[in-house]
Amino acid sequence: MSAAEGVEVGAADTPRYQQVKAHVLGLVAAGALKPGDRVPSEHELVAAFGVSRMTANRALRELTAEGKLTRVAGVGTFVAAPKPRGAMLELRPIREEILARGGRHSAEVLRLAREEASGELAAAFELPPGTPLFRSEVLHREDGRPLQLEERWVLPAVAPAYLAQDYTSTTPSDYLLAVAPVQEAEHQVEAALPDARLRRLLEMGAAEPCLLLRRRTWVAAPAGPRVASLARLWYPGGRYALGGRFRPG
Amino acid sequence: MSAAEGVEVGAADTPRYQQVKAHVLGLVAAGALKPGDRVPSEHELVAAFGVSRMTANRALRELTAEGKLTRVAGVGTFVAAPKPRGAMLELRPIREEILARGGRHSAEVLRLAREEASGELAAAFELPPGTPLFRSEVLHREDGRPLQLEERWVLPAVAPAYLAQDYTSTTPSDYLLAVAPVQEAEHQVEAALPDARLRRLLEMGAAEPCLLLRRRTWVAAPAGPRVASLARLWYPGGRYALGGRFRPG
DNA sequence: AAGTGGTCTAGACCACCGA
DNA sequence: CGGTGGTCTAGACCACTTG
Repeated sequence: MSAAEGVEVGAADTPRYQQVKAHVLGLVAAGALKPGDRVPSEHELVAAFGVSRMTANRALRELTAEGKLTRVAGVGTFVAAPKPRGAMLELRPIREEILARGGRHSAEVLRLAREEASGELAAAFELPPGTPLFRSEVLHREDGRPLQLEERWVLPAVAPAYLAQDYTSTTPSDYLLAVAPVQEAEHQVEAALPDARLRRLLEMGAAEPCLLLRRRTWVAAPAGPRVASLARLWYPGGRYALGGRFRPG
Repeated sequence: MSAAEGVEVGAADTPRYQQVKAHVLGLVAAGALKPGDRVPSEHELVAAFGVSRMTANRALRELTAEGKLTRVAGVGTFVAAPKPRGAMLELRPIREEILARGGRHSAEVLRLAREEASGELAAAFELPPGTPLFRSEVLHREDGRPLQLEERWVLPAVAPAYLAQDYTSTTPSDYLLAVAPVQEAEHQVEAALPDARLRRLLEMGAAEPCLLLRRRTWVAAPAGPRVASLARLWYPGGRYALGGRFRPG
């Protein structure tokens, strides 16, 4: 029956549609099929594996949903062209990142207050100047060494109890994520020179630059998405690099 | 039959499984179901919509694959909890980015040669020192102003004709993407001070820091993934910020 | 025991494409 | 016309959880 028997890894109890998926992926990985090539039709897979057409269809449909194949009704199924996506950088929350590499995270709350949005801040929040905002300033340390100064402004409506939290045991990010699911986020990374206070807080050398990550997040609201929080995350440039690995396809 | 008739938008010829998906999503969007709540079982959807179980199953299975539901065999299907993913930063190729904002891209090839991998470089490529590599150095300008210095090393095996390309009309990234699909990529962003030559090339001010993006990419190979290219992308810190927007969920 | 999801079948009808 | 994918059905067997 199965033209592929003896080639596939012993199936045992893996679902048939998974076996079919693995077979097709194998053809591509082995170089037998290149982008643009036609892959076996549902009918051919039915004959080769002794499965029903629904099963072959599910295999090819899922591979298509995963972006690995493209299908054209009436024509056939083809190996998808690798997409030239923009590369992605994944940013992990500071606390999680420190703990992941076995470090000890500690935080010092430098400020926790209400303030009125002034010009630039109000513009970033898309609100009229003078609107009250919560503001926090927390210094994060890894094994005692300063690693990030987190300046943050939060819209009171989305986290009314923001100022009442203990940010030495949780982080502002974690708290916000818990109370208000983020709908959208905007990031910006730049290099900047620290002022005297920042250099002292981060225990930086004289001519050392900072990495500055700005972040705005939006939450859902009746009248459309609304800026919920704005953060400026300062890192010592010589001691830190934002990193990430990304697997295309 | 359909308990939902008159509530759903006129179906006409939209597939039944799509109608079922839309119905369930509608329950969540309308607030009738919250994260953790149980959604109608396949059996209930069969009764309500007059579809076969396979169709109801497909609807719920796809919503689960999309991360909107979670299923537990023997128990039920539930509205998924919003996941606290790490934030992502999407990086666009420099040329594409410039063109996207209506700028004019130009490039100057400063170096295009073969060289032998020395210690640090060899380590990054996971190859013995002395292995020959291709090296390019290209200065990218937006409307005549330097925006990025691209230093790049390439494994000759993955792009034998690398040195023969004209990088004023295409970019090294574009060429590499075309000849060797990237399997994996690693990024690192840091802030650094430029040396005299770099400051001159990027036309930077005296105490201005640089944003440095390091990137390594892997391609598939018979003996497993192998480092194909290493790049160091230098940006003037005062004039540039890596940016990105990210939509969770 | 009853309900759930996980999988599978052997048919079926349709629209579309290409020779 | 035959081949392709897109969809759908009415059953089925199974493993699992819950009462």
